[in-house]
Amino acid sequence: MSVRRQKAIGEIIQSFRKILRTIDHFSGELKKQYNITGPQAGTLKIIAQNGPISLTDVCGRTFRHITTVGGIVDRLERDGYVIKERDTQDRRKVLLAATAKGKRLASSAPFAGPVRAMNALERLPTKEIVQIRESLETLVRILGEEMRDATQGGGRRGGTEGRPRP
Amino acid sequence: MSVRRQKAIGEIIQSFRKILRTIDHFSGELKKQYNITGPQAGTLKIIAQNGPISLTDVCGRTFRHITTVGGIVDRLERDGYVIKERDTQDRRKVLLAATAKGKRLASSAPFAGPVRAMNALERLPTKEIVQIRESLETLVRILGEEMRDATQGGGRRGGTEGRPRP
DNA sequence: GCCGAATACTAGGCATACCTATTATATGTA
DNA sequence: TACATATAATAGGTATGCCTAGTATTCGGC
Repeated sequence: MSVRRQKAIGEIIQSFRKILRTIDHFSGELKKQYNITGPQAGTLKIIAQNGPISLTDVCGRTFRHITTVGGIVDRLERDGYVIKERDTQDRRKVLLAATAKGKRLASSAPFAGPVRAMNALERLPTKEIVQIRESLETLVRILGEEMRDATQGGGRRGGTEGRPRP
Repeated sequence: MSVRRQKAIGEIIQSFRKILRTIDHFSGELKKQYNITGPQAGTLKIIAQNGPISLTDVCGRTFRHITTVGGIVDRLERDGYVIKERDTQDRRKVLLAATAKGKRLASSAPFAGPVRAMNALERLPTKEIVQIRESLETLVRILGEEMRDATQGGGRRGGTEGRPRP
């Protein structure tokens, strides 16, 4: 493996870290003006837009563990953006809904890191966007295989790939 | 903005999340066999390879905040992989060195998420690696601008861009 | 040498994130 | 119906990660 190649790969990994941190922890404007974090904003938006929705369903729309989403939702509830209510049909479920305050916040744009990221991506030509997406999908697949190969051996509760899927 | 375009961008962001999680929190083999996390493994390797090294210098090799690295190092010390010692030249500094146990662990490969990620990236043709790297660098730059535009207003202690640079 | 600025690190706090384990409820089957 | 299984959510624990503040030490200018 050439040094050039190795260096390029290292830089790719660093770029990933920087990009995700930037997207996820974008909180300047957001935190100052609304006192809400990026993940909270994204989660609130999902809840506001998808009416009464269960935690598992919210979880299915993010790539986070259900307990992580649970924590985010707890803080949204604590701050008065979301209310919880037991589902009368299936009493295991807790239905989440945005309060008036939450809806107001969810509809006030510009909002959330991913939106900012989209604005940034917007500036790239479509051809490059498609190229990046394809490359990343390849990476996701290959990384997934690599990790699975390395992690094999742990039953990991059932057949799911270790990630929550509703 | 076309729907196709929007969808592609959303998928890119999801890919970022998946990839970084996979890289950073790769811990199957690592955690089971060595009882050490990915970030700890990477940090230990830096310390083991770069002799007595200050926290700031370790920090400069990762893209993490200095307090984050401090925490990781504390746990490495707690678990007997690293020892701290005041620099006699500059008594503000704390020099970090790997213990025998730490060195043993640091040299035992295969090791750490980034290494795994490299293995995965290895499978891609060089042309594609270069392409991805260039695309990501563009993204990093554009995202940085976008965020800076949105976050302007906070003096943010001095002229550094809010990120620790040794 | 003295004093202010800069630097290296530490302390405490909070959010994110994931894991294991547990509880409550629903569902499928004997 | 009874019981095992599956599902939804919660509780508790730990690590990562960043921030603000504070302390100790060094450095630069006077």
